[in-house]
Amino acid sequence: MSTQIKTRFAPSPTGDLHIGGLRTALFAYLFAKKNQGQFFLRIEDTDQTRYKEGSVNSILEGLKWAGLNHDGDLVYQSKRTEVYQKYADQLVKAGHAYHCFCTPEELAGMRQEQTADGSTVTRYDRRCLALTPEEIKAKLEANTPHVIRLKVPTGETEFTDLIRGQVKINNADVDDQILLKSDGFPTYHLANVIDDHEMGITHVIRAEEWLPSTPKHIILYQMFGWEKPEFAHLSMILAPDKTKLSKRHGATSVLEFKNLGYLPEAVVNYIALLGWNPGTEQEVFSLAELEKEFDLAKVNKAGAIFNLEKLNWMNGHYIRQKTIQELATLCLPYLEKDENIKIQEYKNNYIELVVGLEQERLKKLSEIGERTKYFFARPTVDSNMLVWKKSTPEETQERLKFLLEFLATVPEANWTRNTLEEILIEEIKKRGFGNGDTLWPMRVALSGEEKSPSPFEIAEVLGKGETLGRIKLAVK
RNA sequence: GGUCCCUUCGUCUAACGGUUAGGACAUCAGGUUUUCAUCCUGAAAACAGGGGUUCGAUUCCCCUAGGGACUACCA
Repeated sequence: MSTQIKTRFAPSPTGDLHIGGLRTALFAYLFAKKNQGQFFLRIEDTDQTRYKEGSVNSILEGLKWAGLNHDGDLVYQSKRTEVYQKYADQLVKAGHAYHCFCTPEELAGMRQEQTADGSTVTRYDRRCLALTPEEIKAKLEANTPHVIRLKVPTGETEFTDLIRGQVKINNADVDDQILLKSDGFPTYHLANVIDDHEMGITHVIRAEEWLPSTPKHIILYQMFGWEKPEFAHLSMILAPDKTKLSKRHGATSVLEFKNLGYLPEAVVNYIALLGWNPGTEQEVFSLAELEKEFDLAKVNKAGAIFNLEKLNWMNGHYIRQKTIQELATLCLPYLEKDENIKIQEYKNNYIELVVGLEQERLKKLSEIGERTKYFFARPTVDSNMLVWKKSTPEETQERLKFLLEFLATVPEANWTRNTLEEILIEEIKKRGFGNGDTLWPMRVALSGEEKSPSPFEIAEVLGKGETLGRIKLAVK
């Protein structure tokens, strides 16, 4: 028989959801979905001092944005302290853990002594393990602050990581980990093992940083007599300088990417490819496709550098896949935010036409305002810019006058990009003008920009009246 | 320092001992074109180093170097 696969994402609420966290969540999610399993979410808020207000919401919002819906209820570790205390006591009674009354100062002193002789390892020296039952009882009755430590057995701990293969660690290198802190809260190690067991997690998929402490967790499973889950440790996402991705490298928070105008499908697709290879040359995957194709065995061991260029390309790709209506809806918040644009004065179908013109140029939604500003206000046109590189000011003025006269004769019914292009090109040819010396000034007159969509497209969206108005201004 | 993990083009990666070492992004050069972008074509670009094993190593083993993680009453 096969048990149902269960994975979880277990962030601690100490800040926004980072891109690395999202990838960990994504892989855990994909592995569950691929195997018709379940994906849970657990908030590891056992450190009161590091708790950051609003971060749970940020995490939830980030996951929701990415489309990673979790099964079951959210689990908060802070609400389960009695459970952890109960299990910790159980370990003490069984002789697998012990009370430690050392103060932080004492521990600091101990470490100083240990390193004084040039030695570099600092490990708890188990001085409290020597306490007699009477001494322990007396201290406990006197309410002496204390912690509970894991009594790491001798020997070695070996396990198979789904990504890295066999990993073996000598228990002598494992410190007597604190399981329960003096404030009564558990440490990560204890709470994590207990919760994963109680939630029935079958596969622990987490970041590489946990690899060295996995023996502690395995020892705990053994001491509780629980079956241990499978482990898969994901390599890190690095910055271009190969150091840990952090604030100074730019955006790292998932919500920041959202605000910058990245599409969730692009971000998800991109980070899925960071460390996982599909085994084919396909690169573009929807979340649904990833759920079908994902394979932990094809996850790379090495850390991957986060390359914004490729994300940008992918974002542009997904932007081009949108319908104009979808894209306009996505862009609207950015246009509304732009204080130079009085967006409420424009109709939806005008906005759609404008946005549609930039679809193939847009890399991020946030660029839309700057790129389309001349559709919402007449641009100031630099008269030097009006002159095509192979033309002269005199010729340019002549061409603009021609455009003004000729376009005035075009009936409204023909005022579409295709028809305008057709008849204008034909007329230019007939008169012996060049495309460049005519069309460049027309485009600049309408947009005020060096780079923009074609003059026909702009003219169509602007309408006949406005187009003629702008050309008239340019002639002057 | 110790323990553990990792190492193919600039970047993400493919290759299950025998390939002109493939693809994508980025770069460069062309094409289309009034500009930009899109699109199309092409180019340049990598097996960290040294030993083995083998008829043959990018691929298997060892060593070195480099990078990273961990080494808290943080997760």
